[in-house]
Amino acid sequence: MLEIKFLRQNLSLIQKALDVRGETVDLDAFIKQDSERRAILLEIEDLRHQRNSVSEKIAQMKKNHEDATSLIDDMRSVSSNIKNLEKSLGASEEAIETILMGIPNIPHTSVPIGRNESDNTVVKQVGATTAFDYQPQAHWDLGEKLNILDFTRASKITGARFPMYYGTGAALERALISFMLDIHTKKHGYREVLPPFIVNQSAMTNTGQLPKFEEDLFKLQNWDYFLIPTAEVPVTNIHQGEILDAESFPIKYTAFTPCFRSEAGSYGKDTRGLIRQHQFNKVELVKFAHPDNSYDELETLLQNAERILQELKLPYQVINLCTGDLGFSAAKTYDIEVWMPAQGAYREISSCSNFEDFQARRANIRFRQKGHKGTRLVHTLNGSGLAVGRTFAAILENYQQADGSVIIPEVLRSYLGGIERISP
RNA sequence: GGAGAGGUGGCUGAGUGGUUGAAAGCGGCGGUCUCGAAAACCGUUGGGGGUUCACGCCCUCCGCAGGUUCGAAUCCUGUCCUCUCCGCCA
Repeated sequence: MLEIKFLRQNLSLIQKALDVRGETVDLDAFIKQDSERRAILLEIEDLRHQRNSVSEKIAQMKKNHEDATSLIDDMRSVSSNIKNLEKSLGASEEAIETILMGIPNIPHTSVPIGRNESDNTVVKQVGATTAFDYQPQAHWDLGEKLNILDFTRASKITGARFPMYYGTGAALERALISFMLDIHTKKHGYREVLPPFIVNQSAMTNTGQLPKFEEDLFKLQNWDYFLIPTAEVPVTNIHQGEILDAESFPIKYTAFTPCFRSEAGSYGKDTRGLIRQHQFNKVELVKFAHPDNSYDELETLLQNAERILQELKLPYQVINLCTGDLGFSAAKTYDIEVWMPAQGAYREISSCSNFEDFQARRANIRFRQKGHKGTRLVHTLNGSGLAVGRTFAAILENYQQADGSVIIPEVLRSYLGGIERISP
């Protein structure tokens, strides 16, 4: 959410931001509602002031045992007047809230202008793409032949787009989670947190999933609760409503959680394998940062996520998302894409974003700084570090051998009892 | 699931219808003292909004949402959360 005052004073800037994002919002309706609201407010505050001062007078008169009935009668009508105006005010505020909630964040100046993903820019490529002297197999074929993945039976249990792992496959997924958490906690200084996987409506609203993207979520029946689509939601909400100390910045959390996404509108896309599932595991990185250096924090967050791929020796590239591809709440996003040999393409495995104060305003997360008056909104950032299922898939495809076996990356072996290879 | 207690400012904690935005203490900030620091003492210290060029003025906020009243932190209803006891349970 943007600040209402900022919106009022920077309409053309907001309009420009909407244009480069390819979004349309009725800003004229906002202007109209906003001036209407302020007119009502003026009237209400005047009446309230009157009520306050007369009430004080009534109190005095009662103390002196004087008759105040005529004043009380006057106030009766003032009060009912206020009550009516408050109704219109409420309606007006609601209308403004709705508009405000539908306005995306303003892209940072370093975000390339573009219409869609084809306008994203490649920041860098790391590692040569894996070479094969045969046509490399897709991870779903490898996984089923190795008897470590079973999408067929998973679909009996639930339905399409749910993964099931067996044996060394299940252990590999678990090893990846531990490995990622260990790197981030021990090498990068993040604090591990294991949050709830189900959250309420306000948590979802604070991080921006609601009200606009409810169709992407799984909602519990008879509860106002949702399955989390990412650990970003519960972890960012850890500090909702709090006033933090600037000395504590940056606050860094890492969390493993499963993630649940309805993937509405993606029917027919990535139907096979681990790339697009309704349920997947992810290790998330979340930072609360000082506004003055949140973009430096974004760079290190990105490096922290990249580190995992470097340790696993997987080739990848980093993308700067253009304005048209940027998520609703983000001001800037780097995607990390891992090389998938069977597809001959880089596929997203991490998304690292700075939300500036967009989420903090909704979640009311502020900080106080020594020597400064009042409070300011913090900047929130997060990134995948990494999507575990996609990392699993990338390992299978990049580490596959001609005989159908898969070598275990060295850094993972200690997590798997020293085994070096998964064979059929 | 049953019974009870409670939710007040950064924190602890007073306050049951009329200068209570809220006592007191702690913490924070500024100062006196000191070579410096500590202690002591003095002063100061919430958020949001409207309006104004500005000084300022005003409104609002005591978990949240309603209600009663001329007037509510204080009374009533609902709701959420926390705690205690009982029951059930991984």
